[in-house]
Amino acid sequence: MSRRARVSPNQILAAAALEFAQRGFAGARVDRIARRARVNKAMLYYHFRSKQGLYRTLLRRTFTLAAERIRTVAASAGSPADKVDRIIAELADLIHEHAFFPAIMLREVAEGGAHLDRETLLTLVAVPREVGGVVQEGIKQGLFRNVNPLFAHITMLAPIVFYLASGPIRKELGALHLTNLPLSPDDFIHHMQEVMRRALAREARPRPTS
Amino acid sequence: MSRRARVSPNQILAAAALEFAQRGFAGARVDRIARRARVNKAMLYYHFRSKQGLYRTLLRRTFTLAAERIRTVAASAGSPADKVDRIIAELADLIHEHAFFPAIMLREVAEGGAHLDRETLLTLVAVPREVGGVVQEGIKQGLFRNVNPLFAHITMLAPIVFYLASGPIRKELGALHLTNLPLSPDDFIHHMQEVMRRALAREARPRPTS
DNA sequence: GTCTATACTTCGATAGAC
DNA sequence: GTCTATCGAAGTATAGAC
Repeated sequence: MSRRARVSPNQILAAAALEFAQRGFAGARVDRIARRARVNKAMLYYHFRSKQGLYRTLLRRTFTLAAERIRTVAASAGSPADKVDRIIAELADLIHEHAFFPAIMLREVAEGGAHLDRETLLTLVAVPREVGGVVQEGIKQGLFRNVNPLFAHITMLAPIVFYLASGPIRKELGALHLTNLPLSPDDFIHHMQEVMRRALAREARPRPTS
Repeated sequence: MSRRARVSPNQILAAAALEFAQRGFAGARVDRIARRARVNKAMLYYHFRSKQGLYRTLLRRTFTLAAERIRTVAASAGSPADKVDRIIAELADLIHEHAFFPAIMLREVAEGGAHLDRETLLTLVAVPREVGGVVQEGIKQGLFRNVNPLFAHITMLAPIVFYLASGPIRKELGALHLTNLPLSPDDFIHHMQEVMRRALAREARPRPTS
């Protein structure tokens, strides 16, 4: 009765995420993706037209998911400061659920978006747009200082991506006794929440009354 | 009289920096590096043993240079807050002089240090060590809050690298009318100096006297 | 040290049977 | 939809003359 389950494109995408994150577009091997997904290579080409087609599909999904989750926070109730806090936590959750996120993002930035078509770029900009919206909301309400929204976005996103992507290299350094013990990702997230509270606050240091 | 100048390995390294930054280790083509350096491909293999040998030589040079420049600032006179300011400016200068820095760093983090041998890793950790030292100095003197030095280092380094590496992709987004005009790198550096002052300050927001 | 020509390998992609 | 076998391009590396 139970026939073998149909091969789902999702299996392939999951395997591709690992491979592309670990090796980048050029370093990724289609054979390895097929093997990890337990699919025949021809099957992979049947579902996605090419290596590039597979890559773009993966990135579109990834960015779309991230943008949706951030949008949900941005559109929710609460003060702008509160939303920034929750956006940071949401990013951490996203990365926790999809460990391949940070490496893919770092690579795409380094690559200058070489493999991205217009549609994929569109899904990509949705994230900074959402975050920027929250920052502007805070400025308008007089709660944040007049900071550039894109700057604020990069200030919060980059360290999180960087720290969580650098887990492997920190682990290797630890193994060679070149550095201290790694700290928990949670600690870093709390750190970034504190940093952003301070970075955005209207007045960080009350001016002396002279 | 004037015979053709001897091919210097430096020409090759400069070309390799561009190629590796743009395409990553796997995506880089030895032919292209040779052509950009105006050297024969065999010449390249004569000076460096292999593609990997060339890559490692480049990274060692890069990290060593960065660590030396940061060390100079860290060892200079001045308050810790002042040094943090100048380290940020120094990083910006380094990147301005060597545009390939950010992409290479992002890629190595994403790669998990896959192409790095022990010696190269040693030169790599020198940078966080120097920055961490300055932060600890500030904490000891009661000028900074008790922040984790590695966290502080990543908080300042990641956005700079990220912003300066994302120039091409922001430019592309601008061309597609998907985003606003790009801002000057200088503005971003000033932004990060302000952010780090706030992030490290002993007391950012005076507690209400209840 | 420098160059040309080429050996050898890997990999993306497809043809064609079922 | 699924699989096996294989083609053809691209790429690292080297042999060997100068």
